[in-house]
Amino acid sequence: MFSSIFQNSIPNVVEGVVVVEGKEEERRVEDWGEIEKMPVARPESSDSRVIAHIDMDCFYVQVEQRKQPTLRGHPTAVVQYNSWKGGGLIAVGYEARKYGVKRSMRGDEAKKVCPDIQLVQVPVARGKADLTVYRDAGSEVVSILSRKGRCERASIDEVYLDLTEVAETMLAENPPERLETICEEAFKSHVLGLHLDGSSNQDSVKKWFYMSDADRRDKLLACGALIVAELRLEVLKETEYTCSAGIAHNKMLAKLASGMNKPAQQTIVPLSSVSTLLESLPIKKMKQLGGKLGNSLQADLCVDTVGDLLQFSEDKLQERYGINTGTWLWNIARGICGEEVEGRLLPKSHGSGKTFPGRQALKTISSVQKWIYELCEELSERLVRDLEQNKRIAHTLTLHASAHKLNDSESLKKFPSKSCPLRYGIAKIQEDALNLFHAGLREYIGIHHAKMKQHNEWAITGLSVSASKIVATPSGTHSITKYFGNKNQTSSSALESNDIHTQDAAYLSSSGIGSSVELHLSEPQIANYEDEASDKHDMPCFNPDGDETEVCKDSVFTTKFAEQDPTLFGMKEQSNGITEEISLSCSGSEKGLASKVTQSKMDFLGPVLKSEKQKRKFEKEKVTHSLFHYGLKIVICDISALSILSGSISCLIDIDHLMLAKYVHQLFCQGNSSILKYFASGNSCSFPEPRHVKTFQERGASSSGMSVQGNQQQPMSGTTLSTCNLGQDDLRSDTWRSYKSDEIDPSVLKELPPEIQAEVRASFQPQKRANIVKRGSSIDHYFSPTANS
DNA sequence: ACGGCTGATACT
DNA sequence: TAGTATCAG
Repeated sequence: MFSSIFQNSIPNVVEGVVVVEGKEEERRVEDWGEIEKMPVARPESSDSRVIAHIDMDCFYVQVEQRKQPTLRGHPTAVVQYNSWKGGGLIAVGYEARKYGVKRSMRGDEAKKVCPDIQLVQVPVARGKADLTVYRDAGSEVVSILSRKGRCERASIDEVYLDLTEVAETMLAENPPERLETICEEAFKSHVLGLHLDGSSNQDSVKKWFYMSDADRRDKLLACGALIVAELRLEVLKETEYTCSAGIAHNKMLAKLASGMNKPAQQTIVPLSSVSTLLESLPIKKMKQLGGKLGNSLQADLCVDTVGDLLQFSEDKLQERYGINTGTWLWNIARGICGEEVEGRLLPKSHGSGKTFPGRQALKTISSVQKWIYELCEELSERLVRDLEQNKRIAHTLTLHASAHKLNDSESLKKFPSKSCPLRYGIAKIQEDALNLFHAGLREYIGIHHAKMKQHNEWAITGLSVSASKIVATPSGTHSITKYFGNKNQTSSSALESNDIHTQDAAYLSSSGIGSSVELHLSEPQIANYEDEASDKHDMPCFNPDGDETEVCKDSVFTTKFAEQDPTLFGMKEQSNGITEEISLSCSGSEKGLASKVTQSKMDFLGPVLKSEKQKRKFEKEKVTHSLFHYGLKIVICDISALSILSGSISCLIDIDHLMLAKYVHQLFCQGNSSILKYFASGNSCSFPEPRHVKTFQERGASSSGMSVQGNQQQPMSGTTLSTCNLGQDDLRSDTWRSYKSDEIDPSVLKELPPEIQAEVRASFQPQKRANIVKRGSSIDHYFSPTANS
């Protein structure tokens, strides 16, 4: 048996990993082609990390018990009120578990098993469960746990921590004696594989902690455990919540361990315990193997425990489950998991949904509309909160529905999901979501029987709206501009710093309005994409296929999304505090001008647009969008794109508009909330024709760095993409000289949309503005880079 | 077709 | 890409 190999000498050890030559498995198994989403293997970053997984104990119950302390100590469960059999349990306290109460029992059943049980309802808002209180409670916890190490919010009540560095530091500085209580808590840890030779459990643990001749990796884990114990105590003290934790060398093992001793305990997984732990572990207990993949392993390969997996060679597993999943499985069997702790404290999407099971299924458009509106209201509320609290903006709205066919046709066709650019404001979200539903419905009924439409032979059994592609907007000290200006800057942005790169990429290439072409000029990410060498992404901002999506083919959507309907600038939105669109743009309505610019831009982009296809796509864009239709995105993300164009194609943009754009950008970067809200929309409006066209140089805007070739930054891959870095380079050297507020022609201000106009004007007397982040106390401050000038 | 609701991720 | 699926709790 393989276990004997483990016990003694270890052939090959890589980060908690024992590499063993597996036996070839001869049995034939059917092909594997069903599962779409499969786990993927990642390379290991460090050879002995310290990873913790922290899991709140029956979280919703704890939240309710804190709200209502008389519940403490009593058997308690949280139910989602359904008025059907007492509602469904979604969390069960430990006292109640003793009576055999289980999740996903009905309230009535629970009462039967445990008559004393206290059933607490999930809050209801707009006719549906509202999890806000739990989300907020989760955030409280995250804010504490993120004090140490890199922190990833894995779900509403789970967190991963990468404590490698902290633990190493502690080890190096020889564990300064911590508070007694912490040590005590730490000594309550469970250490897997620890022999209790005679002495009591806690004594053994203590001994293990103090073992001086231990493996360095064990010592690191011990440090990690101390830190986690401390954190858990802090969480308890500050939130009254208890949690359990696992401490191990990777995510998988940490997660496994955190569930082993609950509640309010922690479990350590020393390297030496791994093989024994996994050997007998039922395969379905492993994360990712609880579903179809796990079933297949059992049914097709007779693998019941993780240990059973060891006998299969990597090739064999790859052959059956594909390259990625194959090696992932092979690694898992050996306790290897290279997955990184992400460093993300906020969710990547928000959603609001409801099911309408059985009889409740929605059969009329008006009932569907009603519910979509309710869901959108909640979603919008959460988006606004996210914007205000975290300065993040979501860019995609998606509607999911599930439907039931009443009449005939076994065909259980899926109701298609649809998405579109997200515009802020309740009414807009509602309108767009409803349109998405109609688009989906047409497709749904259209394909099978056109007749169904008349007879309304569908019923909606589930609806949900969600917002995704959420990107952090720049904050005062850490603007995107600065980020581009100095990529090595250690990121200090409040929450999302390490994501900003990729998120910007997504943001910039989001299918908004406005030309995306300019953005390439300053997008360093392009080189990254290039490195990744994904054919499909060789030009992220262009859809290489050049075809419109289904939605866009629909005339309704084309008009709705391709251009802003000025009448939508309505009162409703304003009363909501969310106004739409601004984009500083210079609208080149003159065709001649536009085409001249286009030509120059083509020259400019020549090396960038690699394929003919892309060039055609570019031409197409040129026709559909007026060339100088700059979306707000540019203003937000990269004013330098404008500067480059104007530098190389002088005479296109007058300097006053440029300065104004830059100024607004600065306000944005400062976190001015009114400006932020404008930016929350992909719509656009235009400046009128430039009044007086001047060349850029004329006003001495740039003495250097405007040249097309001046790229001193080494590109990721020194290929045709080097020009892409131009904008960045330009920006880094801060081509913009510093402007004084009085240099901005006040008359240009009038061309801004009224709302933002007021805001910008007001900011000219910043001392009177409470709305602006303190640092930028004067406009001069914005425009004088600390570096030079 | 009652385990509801929410979120992440991989693949195409 | 947008859309589909799977998984988890």
